[in-house]
Amino acid sequence: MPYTLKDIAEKTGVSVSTVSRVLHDNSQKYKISEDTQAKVKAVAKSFGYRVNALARGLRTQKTNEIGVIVPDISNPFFSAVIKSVAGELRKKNYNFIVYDSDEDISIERSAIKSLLEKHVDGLVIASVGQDFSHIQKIREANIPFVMVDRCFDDFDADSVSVDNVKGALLAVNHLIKSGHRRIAFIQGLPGTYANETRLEGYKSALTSAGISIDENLIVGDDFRSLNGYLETKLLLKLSNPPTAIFTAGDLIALGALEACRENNISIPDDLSLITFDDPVFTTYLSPPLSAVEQPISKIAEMAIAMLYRRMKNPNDERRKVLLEPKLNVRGSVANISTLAFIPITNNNQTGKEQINKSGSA
Amino acid sequence: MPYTLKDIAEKTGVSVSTVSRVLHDNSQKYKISEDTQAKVKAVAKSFGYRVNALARGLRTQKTNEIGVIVPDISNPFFSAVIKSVAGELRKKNYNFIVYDSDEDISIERSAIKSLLEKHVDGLVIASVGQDFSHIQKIREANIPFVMVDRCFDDFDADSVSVDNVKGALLAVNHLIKSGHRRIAFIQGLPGTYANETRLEGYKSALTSAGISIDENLIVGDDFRSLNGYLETKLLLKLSNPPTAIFTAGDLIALGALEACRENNISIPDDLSLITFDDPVFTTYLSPPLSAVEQPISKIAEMAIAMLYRRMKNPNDERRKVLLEPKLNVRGSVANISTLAFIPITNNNQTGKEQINKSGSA
DNA sequence: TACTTTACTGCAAACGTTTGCGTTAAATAA
DNA sequence: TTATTTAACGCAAACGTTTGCAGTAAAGTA
Repeated sequence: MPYTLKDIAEKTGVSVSTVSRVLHDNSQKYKISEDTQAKVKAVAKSFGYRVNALARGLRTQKTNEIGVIVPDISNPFFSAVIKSVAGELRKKNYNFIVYDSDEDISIERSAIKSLLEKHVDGLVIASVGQDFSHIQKIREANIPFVMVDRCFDDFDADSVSVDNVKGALLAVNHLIKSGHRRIAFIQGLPGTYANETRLEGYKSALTSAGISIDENLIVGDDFRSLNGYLETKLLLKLSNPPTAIFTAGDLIALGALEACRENNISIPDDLSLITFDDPVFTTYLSPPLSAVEQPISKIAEMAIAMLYRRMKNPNDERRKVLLEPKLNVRGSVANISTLAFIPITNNNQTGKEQINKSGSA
Repeated sequence: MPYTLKDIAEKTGVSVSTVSRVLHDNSQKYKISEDTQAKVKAVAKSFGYRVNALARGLRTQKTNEIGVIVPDISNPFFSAVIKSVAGELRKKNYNFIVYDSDEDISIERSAIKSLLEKHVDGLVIASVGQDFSHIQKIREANIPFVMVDRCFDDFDADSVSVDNVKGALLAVNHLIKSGHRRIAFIQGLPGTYANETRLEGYKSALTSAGISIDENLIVGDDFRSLNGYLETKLLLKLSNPPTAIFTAGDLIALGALEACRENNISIPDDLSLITFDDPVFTTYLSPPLSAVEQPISKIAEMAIAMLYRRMKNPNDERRKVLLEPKLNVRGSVANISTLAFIPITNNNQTGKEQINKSGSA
C-alpha cells in the first residue's frame, strides 16, 4: 500500500496526469504552472512517494534494466567483470540484474527466461554451454544482447572476449623458450569457447615449435579448483611426468598448487606452472604465479559499448571483438634450457621478455 | 511485441481468463476441460508465450524477487555470500537482484530506492555505513529484510553475522599465546559494525592479557588492500615496530603481504600476520595465512531462513543472530615466547590449539 | 416436474503508470 | 470585434495480467 499518483492527485486536487508530468520532469513540455508543480512536489515528498517500476515498465515497454548472466559469480574473473559492468551501467543510469548460472546450462536457460519475462532492455551473457538454442530465443524476442568471454564460433552475435588463442600462445611459448618440452594442459569445461580456443593456442604453440602433441598431457574437464587438484595429482603419477603445466583458468591453478604442496613438489624447481587469468592474488602466491592477464575492465567497457550500439541500431552488422591478452612473467616458471638446476633468483632474468601489448584488436 | 494472453485467446476462441487459468496451473480449481486445456497449451507453445512479469507483478502485488545489496561484489567474502544466497533462493523458486554499492552509502541508498520501486518481496543487505536512516525506509515500506555481516547495534532489525568479537579474540589470543605483546591492528572502515566489533575483540584480548593498548598500533581506515599496504609500510617505520599484525579483513592482509615483500620482511620470521576472513586462496599464499574463518554458507542459509520467517510473520520478534567463527592456524604466526628464532616447522605445534566450534549461537 | 448441484467459461474491474488528444480560459493578433 | 494562439490541465485508453463473481447448460435429485 505505497502511495500512488492517485493519492497525490486527490490530496492536491489535480488530475493524475498532471501529477505524473510534474513528478517525472515533463513539466515544461506540458507547461505545468509553477504553482501546481510546487504543490504536487510538496505532497509527493510528504507522502514519500516512490514510482511503481512495474506499472511504469508495463506502460512504457522499457525497464531501464540490463540483465547479466555469468557462470560463477564467485570466480574472481567474473566478479571483476560484473564490478566493471556495474560501473559502466551506473554511468548511463541503467540498473542491472545479475544471475549466477552455476556453470549449469539449465539454470542459464531459466535465467534467460526470467530476464525475458522481466522485459530487460538488454542482456550481457557469459554462456556456459556448447549449445546456443536458448540464446536464439533472446534474438527472437528482439532484445539486444552481447556475449562476453564465452561465445560461439558458429553463432553470429555481438561478442567480446580476450584473444584466447594468442593468450595461450604467449603462455606456452614462454614455457618452450624456457626449455620445456613436456607441457601439460589442464583444461576447463570442454566444448566451451574459452576452453577450445585456449586448447587451440596450446596445440598451435607446440606444433610450431616442432613438439608433438601428447594426448596424455591434455587433461581435465572443468574450471574449478578441484579439477586442477585431481589432474595435477594424476599428472605427477605419470611415468614420464611433464616439466610444466599450463592451466586454463585461475581456480584450476590454485588446485594444482594445492596438489603440489601436498606432494612436496616445489614450484618452479620441480615443476613449472603458468595459467590463464590473473586475479588480484596471484602476486601473493608462493611463488608469484606467471599468468596471462585479461583486460577485464576493457572487456566490460567494450561489452556495454556494443550493447548500446545494438540498442540504438538494432540492425547494424554484428561484430566479434577480441582484446589483447598480456603475459605477466613472475616466478613460477623455471628456465631449464641449459641446466637442470638453476637458482630461483636467476629466474628474474626472464622478466625482460615480459610482453605487454594492451589495446584492442 | 511478444505474444500475450489476448493473442492466444483470439487464436483459440476462448476468453483471456481461461487462457490465464490454463497457463498458470489453476485448471483444476476452475475446472477447465481437458479439451480447452490442450488447445490453449498447444497455441501457447507454438507462440512461444512468455508471461509478462511486470503485468503479473502489478496485478498480484508480488514479484517473487529478493533484492541483495553488498558493498563489494568482487570481495571474495561477499561473492561467496551471494553464491550461497543464490543457491538458497533457487531452492525456493525465488529470483534475486544483486546490487553492488561499491562501499558508497549514496549508491546503497539509490539501490534501496530502486529495489523498493521494483517491489521486491524481500531484501538482504550488507550495509556499508554508520547511518541507517535509509534502512528505516525499507521498514516503512513494509517489506521484509535482513541484514548480514554488517548490522547496527542501535537499530532493531533481523540480522545475522559472525561473532566478530569472539573472532578477534581468537586471533589476538593466538598471537599472545605465541609470545607477542606488540600487536598492531589494521582496521577496516571505522564506524562500521564489522570493524568496531573486531576492534573491541582486539582490545579486550589485550587488556585481559594485561597488555596496555597502544593507540599507535591501531591504524587504517578501510577494507581495501591499499589500506593494508600503506599502513604496514608505516608500521614498519615505527621506532618500536610491532612483532605481529592483525588485519580486519582479507584484502587488508593481502596489502600487508605486498608491503612486507617489498620491504624484504619475511613472514613469520620477521613479522607475524593473522587476519579476519578466510577466502579460498589463503592456503596457497606464502606462507599460508592463519585466519579467522566465517561460516559463509551458514550465514547465507540463516539469512534466507530469517527472511522467510519475516515474510510469513511480519510481526515476530526481531532477532540478531551471531554465528561462531573458527580459527585456522597455519604458518604465518611465529612462536616467539621462548626464543627469538624458532624453526618454522615448530610452529605447527600450535596446531593443536585450533578451535573449531561450528554451529549457531 | 421442479429444484439443486456441477462443470465449464466469460465479464469486467483492478493493479499504477504514461501520453495522445481534447478542452477551457486567457492572451494575442488582425 | 473576431480569429487565432498559447498556457494549463483533464479524459480516457492502454500496457498484460489475475480473479471474484456471474452465467449457462447439463446432470443429478426428489
